[in-house]
Amino acid sequence: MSLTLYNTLTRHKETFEPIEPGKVRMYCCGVTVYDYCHLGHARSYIAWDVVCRYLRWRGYQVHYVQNFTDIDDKILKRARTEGSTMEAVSEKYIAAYFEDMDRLNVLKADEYPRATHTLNGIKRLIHELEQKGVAYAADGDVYYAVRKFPNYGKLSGRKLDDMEAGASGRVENPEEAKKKDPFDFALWKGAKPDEPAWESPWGSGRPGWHIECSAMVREQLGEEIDIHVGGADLVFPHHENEIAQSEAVTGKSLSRYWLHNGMVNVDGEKMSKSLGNFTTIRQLLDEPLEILGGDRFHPMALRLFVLQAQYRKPIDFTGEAIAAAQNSWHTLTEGLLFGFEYGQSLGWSDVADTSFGDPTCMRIPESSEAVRRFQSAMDDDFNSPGGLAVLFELAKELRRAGNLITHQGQADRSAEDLRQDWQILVCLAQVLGLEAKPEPTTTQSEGKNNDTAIEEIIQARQAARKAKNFAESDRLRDLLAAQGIALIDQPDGTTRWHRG
RNA sequence: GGCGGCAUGGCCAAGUGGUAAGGCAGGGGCCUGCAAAGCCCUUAUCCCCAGUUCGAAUCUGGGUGCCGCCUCCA
Repeated sequence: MSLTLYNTLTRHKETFEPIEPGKVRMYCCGVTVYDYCHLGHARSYIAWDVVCRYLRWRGYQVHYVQNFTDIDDKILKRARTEGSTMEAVSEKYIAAYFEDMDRLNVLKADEYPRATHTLNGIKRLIHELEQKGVAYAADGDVYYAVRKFPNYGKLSGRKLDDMEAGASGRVENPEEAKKKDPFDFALWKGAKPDEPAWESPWGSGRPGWHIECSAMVREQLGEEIDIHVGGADLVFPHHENEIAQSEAVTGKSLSRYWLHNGMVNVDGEKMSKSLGNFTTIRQLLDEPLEILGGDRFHPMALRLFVLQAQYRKPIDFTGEAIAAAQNSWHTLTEGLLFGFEYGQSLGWSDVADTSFGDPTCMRIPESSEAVRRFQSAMDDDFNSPGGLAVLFELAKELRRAGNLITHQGQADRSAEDLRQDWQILVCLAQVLGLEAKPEPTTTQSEGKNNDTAIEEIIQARQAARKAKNFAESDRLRDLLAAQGIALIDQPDGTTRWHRG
């Protein structure tokens, strides 16, 4: 079976074949660090995290690079309003980015290059573009001449002439006046007063936005990479421009596959900074929510919410969706914690090991139906909803078995079967970055002391039931329920109980 | 106006030629003094029209609706 993925470049699903067998070079356009990340960012980076995890699970050696844009007008604006510096603003939001992504269990990329650390590469690239005759200097700025690059538009599928005809409401400003063509874009911007600037052959200034990615890809991964990813809103002009910059210099294809994630919508409209309809990740996770009865939204539930849609489709962010995801996560959690909850009573031999429950130490049968179905879904352009269906089936079956153990004393399947299902669930969930940690167990001693008292109450209740004094019986049930003790009357007349 | 994408049950979402996965949310029943758990049953001719085919949610043509990009944007 082979992995297929939808390539924006060709608008088709294609079989994945890396340039170098077994190895994947992957680049992701990261954030411009001038504010906290919102759900759109969360969606994007969770999606690519899963792509990365899945490729590794499939045996590829992945080199994953994601940048930070730390030179930008919006950062400067922020610095001004905060009486701070561009550097300080960047550092603050880079740290915040990592905090947020850690909570969402997004793995670290291998490298995080920054524009401010890539100035030499950027200047070298601009110089080479000038030599190739596709860039021109204009009064301190340097622009890319899009008409000089015959393939311009190949990614986004647009033609310059068509766009020009329909371009609406283009505001005239001094920068526009310097351009030979309205679609030319800045590679280098001449310094303005009170702005950070770097020396260059074209005078003091700073790089344009698109050029940094071309330079960083080249520095970190080389002239040709396997997969380039980012939000669908980056297709044009950002990725189109990246292709123009890189390919004009190298003459090689920048990336074999271009993957783009769908947008997060609110009330059917794209969530974005400019529309002001965004919710930040930390806002969503930190605030008690009415729709959840005052509970907080679990970070893994957010992850689940994202993965319940295929990465290319838009997702609608609604209260109902939050509640559904939270409930779904609860179901999945019960399955994921099964081993911790019941492994001991099932007589599993390794429950006391420190590595117990660690998916990296588990061996699961690749030929099993569940693994096969999971892989076949994910092989189809990372169809995570299909993969999740497998996880839910396993989780629900384990929950059923767990309930039987709690309520009837034993499950109807062998300890070995259950062990295997649990391990498959934990491992596959890990591929999607979904993890449940067991709660720290309530102190054993505290529990033990109460046990005899509880038993006595149960005895009293038994007596009441025998005497058909159900009012008293129910009173005692409620009494214990108030302490978190649940009673289960068995068909044979005995009563089991458990906490929680 | 140009380019692209999407349209499956109350909500979300798989399924790309053989008579509709999964999740969430509901309903009914069995069992139980009550309860818990378990078990059983239960909600779709897949936007509309026409066509291809023995057979289509799945292919073709047309229509309608929604969304994204064309300006910073994940």
